[in-house]
Amino acid sequence: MKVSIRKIAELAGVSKTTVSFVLNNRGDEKNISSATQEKILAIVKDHNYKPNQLARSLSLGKTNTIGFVVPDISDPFYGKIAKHIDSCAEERFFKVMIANSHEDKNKESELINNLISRQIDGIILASTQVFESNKYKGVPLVYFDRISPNQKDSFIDINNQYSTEQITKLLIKRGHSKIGFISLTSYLPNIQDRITGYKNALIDSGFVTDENNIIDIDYNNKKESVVKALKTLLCTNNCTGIVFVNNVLAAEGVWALNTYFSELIEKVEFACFDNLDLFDYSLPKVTSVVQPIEDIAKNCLEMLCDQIDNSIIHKGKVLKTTIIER
Amino acid sequence: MKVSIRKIAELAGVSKTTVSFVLNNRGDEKNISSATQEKILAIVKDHNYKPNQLARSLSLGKTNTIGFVVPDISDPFYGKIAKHIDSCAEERFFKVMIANSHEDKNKESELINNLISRQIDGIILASTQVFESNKYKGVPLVYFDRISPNQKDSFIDINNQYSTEQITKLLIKRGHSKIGFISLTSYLPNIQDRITGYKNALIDSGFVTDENNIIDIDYNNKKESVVKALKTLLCTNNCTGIVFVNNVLAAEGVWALNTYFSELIEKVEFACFDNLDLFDYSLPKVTSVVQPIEDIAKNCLEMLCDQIDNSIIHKGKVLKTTIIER
DNA sequence: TTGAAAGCGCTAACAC
DNA sequence: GTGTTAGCGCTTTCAA
Repeated sequence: MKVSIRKIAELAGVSKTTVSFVLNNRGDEKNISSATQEKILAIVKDHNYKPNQLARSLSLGKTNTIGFVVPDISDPFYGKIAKHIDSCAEERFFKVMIANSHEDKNKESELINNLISRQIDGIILASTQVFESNKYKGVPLVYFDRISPNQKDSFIDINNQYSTEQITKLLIKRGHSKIGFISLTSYLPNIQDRITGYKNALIDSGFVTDENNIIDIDYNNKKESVVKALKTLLCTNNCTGIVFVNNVLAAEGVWALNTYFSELIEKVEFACFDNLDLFDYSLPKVTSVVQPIEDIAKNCLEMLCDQIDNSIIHKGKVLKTTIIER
Repeated sequence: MKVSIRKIAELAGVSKTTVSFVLNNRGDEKNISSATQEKILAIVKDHNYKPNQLARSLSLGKTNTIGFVVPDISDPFYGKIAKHIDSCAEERFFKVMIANSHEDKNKESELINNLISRQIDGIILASTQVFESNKYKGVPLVYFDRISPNQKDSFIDINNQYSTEQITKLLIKRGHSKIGFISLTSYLPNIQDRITGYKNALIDSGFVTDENNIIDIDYNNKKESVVKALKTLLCTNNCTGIVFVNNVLAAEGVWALNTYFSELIEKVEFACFDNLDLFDYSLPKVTSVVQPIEDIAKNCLEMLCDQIDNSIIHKGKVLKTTIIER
């Protein structure tokens, strides 16, 4: 039923070769008469013929497709990165295949192997398994967001530690001397770096760090867990500034403060990693770190293309965040 | 460099056929000795051999891949649908290729043609061009979210009109007699249906509809535009209830009210289409319509698979929303 | 200017 | 039980 290049060739009374040349814009280069070219193109259009990319890729050994593997595509952060990767890829005539690991290490391997067996040209990966070295030797690969502490392969990172240090210092500058940190039970290096940044800010400013002021949240039970943490930090430990390890927890914090500790709203200030529009019109004030999403996407793709096209393997690059002070 | 099935066959001292059968779990069926099977599998593992899916698909005429085309993958709504589609697809051994049309009609066609030329087995589409009939005859296709009013192909929809009618009536029940509608300049049928729902609610309750109470927002200038609309509706037209055509505009409304009309917060109530977590802890109260995201995803995939596997083309299905009253 | 033919890696009907 | 071979649809070298 479906038309193939052979059929087009037959109809045009030429060989497959000729059709192939014309279709790949090499007609002139190959000195194919414009009459023949036009005839072929007309027939192609007439039959709405679309070359089979599978066959083409098989023959060329190139799919012009890259894989984009993330823990959760419904997370707006990854969604936005995906969107920009897609835009950048388009300019370079690449298609993007997005794969969702659902934060599952085994699923991630499976997905990557699948992408590889589909002959994708490269991979951009936010990995769930940051402590394993690259198991996929031979495939161009760029890591982002979840970077192993001693990453040996290409990556695009941001300075988690420094940024968190900055927002903590902003709270200090505003007069807060007791500052708590609401964190996650997580092995992820970016989370660990944020904790370090918080601590460094305190130490740098001549305060002592107190482990009682750092509370891990049970992510499966965020809401209650944040309320409890705030109660400890604000009521028992007398903190007036709170740094949250991410925006989701900070949003919970805003809710908890309004719901259970509204008498403290004027006294307390928040800071957190990653912004949310909601912070524009919420009390208490939430100062936040903004990741350069577009830049991250752009750099990932550039680095990957350098590997694919020129076999140049850059080491890694750390991008700058910005801070919205509120 | 890369190992192929031929190489495996050579190493095992058998033919490609035998290897192929073993790899596709048809070894027993084909009565291949377990000794041979084990030997082959060992070599495969040893060389970390992964069959080239391109060649496989070319040969089989099936890619086990479906395309998922949306206007904006960074929109959490589409992100969540994508995630669930992906989960459902996995159970059926399908991979999903996500494509972003960036709300561009031409780009959308291009993407779909590309997917087709990559021989994907079917497409799930939220289209930017709802008024054109299916141009992609022959390819299994299911529409969602953006449905043409006289859609002839498979689709999964929700009842935009009825849901909006319900939330409007909730505001009426709470004692609001003057209710405004903040909408979008959009040709999209789902938007038009929401407007109709709002009007029906008023008429049903014995009120007259007043076109002055329906204001279109300039989406490129949301913030200011919403402030202006609220000013007209609340201050000039004396509305106390406002229905927003979607959650993004409602969020802007919450911000605007808090920022410019805070004296009205106690008197005014909002309702909108699509929920946001923020509405849990914002004032004024925002009653919202929740789309059954998981169900939408599940139904899209089931319908598509029925087309792919059994050539059964269901017409369309309208799913039920729920309402969060606040 | 154009075409024949080999090859990309895999499947499967058919033969032995 | 296993192998031969044609074929999936395209690219590209080499020959004419």
